[in-house]
Amino acid sequence: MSLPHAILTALMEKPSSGLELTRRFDRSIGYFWSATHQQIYRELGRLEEAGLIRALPSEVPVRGQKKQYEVLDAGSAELARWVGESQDPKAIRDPLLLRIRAAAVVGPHGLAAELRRHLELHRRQLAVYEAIEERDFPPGRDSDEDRLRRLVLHGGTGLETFWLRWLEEALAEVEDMT
Amino acid sequence: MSLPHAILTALMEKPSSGLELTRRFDRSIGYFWSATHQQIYRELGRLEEAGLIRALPSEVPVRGQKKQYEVLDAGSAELARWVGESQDPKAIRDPLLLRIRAAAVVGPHGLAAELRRHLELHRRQLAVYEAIEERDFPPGRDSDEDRLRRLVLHGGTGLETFWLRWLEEALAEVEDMT
DNA sequence: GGGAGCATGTAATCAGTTACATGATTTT
DNA sequence: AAAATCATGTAACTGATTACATGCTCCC
Repeated sequence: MSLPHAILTALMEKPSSGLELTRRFDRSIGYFWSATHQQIYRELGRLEEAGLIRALPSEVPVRGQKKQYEVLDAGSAELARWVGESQDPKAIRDPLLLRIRAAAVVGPHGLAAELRRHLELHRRQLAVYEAIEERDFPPGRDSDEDRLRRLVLHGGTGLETFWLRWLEEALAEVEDMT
Repeated sequence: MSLPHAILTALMEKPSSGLELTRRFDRSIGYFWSATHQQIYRELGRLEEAGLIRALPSEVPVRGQKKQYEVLDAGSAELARWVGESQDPKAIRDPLLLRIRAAAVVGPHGLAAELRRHLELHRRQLAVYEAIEERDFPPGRDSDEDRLRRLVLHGGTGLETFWLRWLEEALAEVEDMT
């Protein structure tokens, strides 16, 4: 149940409408927890129902009109509770690793090209994270909030870096076979 | 659509019944693509329906009786096709990273303990992978199949190692705040 | 023959995805 | 006023998870 908490976090950072949230997910929180606008609208409805957020009353809540949401105290409390909750890490679930394993039984035909493609995609994603780091976290004194956000970003760069190294190794192995 | 291919791979490695597959998923393929027995039975039904696998006719197919499945040529061909298919890597989707981000807005209360717990879990998982490596891939001349399977395992150890390092960094940051 | 556990399966629910619908606003 | 696009939403479907049901085998 991470999506509601992702939305609460985004709304605490800045009250927003559904579409604004969708945009922000696309370029920020979504790097670690993606969501489509349909998911977001549905979840906003549930969160409002549950009394964790409310629509700002300023605007008329008609279809096609912007509706701004803000987090209520109950929502903020729920988020704080969730931060310290005990949740086991999810097991790895990666189709590419699975495909390598399949390649071990049916042969690695077509795999090298796919590995090269992934390599390029991960290079790009790493560049995206590094650009954000440079833009949002210039060297200097950080607040606690900034240190935590930088830590998240550093998780992203670390993961991409890992995949780059592993893909290079994998490509070398596969090219050596064919 | 990875589960059917995970099952095809497992069945090509060794024809099995539903429960045997479940067991093997728990200690081998499942490290990279987990599945419950309900998923597996349902998928076996679909794969048989689609003509990619068949139940070995030796046993009577009654409820409560073992039913062994084997992969047909169509299944093997489908698996080979899938290996070279173009599939974008999934975006990162990690609740822990999300929680750190939430901690930046509501405070890191309870987070340090959770990070320590995750550290311990990842240490254990890494130990599991290393034990498998030692048992199944002793140093020496490897066949192509072994090299590919070792590569998959190396993905697992690499990921766990990454998380260990990142968690240590995260813990140092969080402990420095409280 | 009664209970433990093995083996296969059904049903309900839920999160996520894809396709589509509709009202409002802006642009030409 | 027509077209584009912004903004919110509904509906249908798929994959994964949880809970439960049922038949078989083995062992005391």
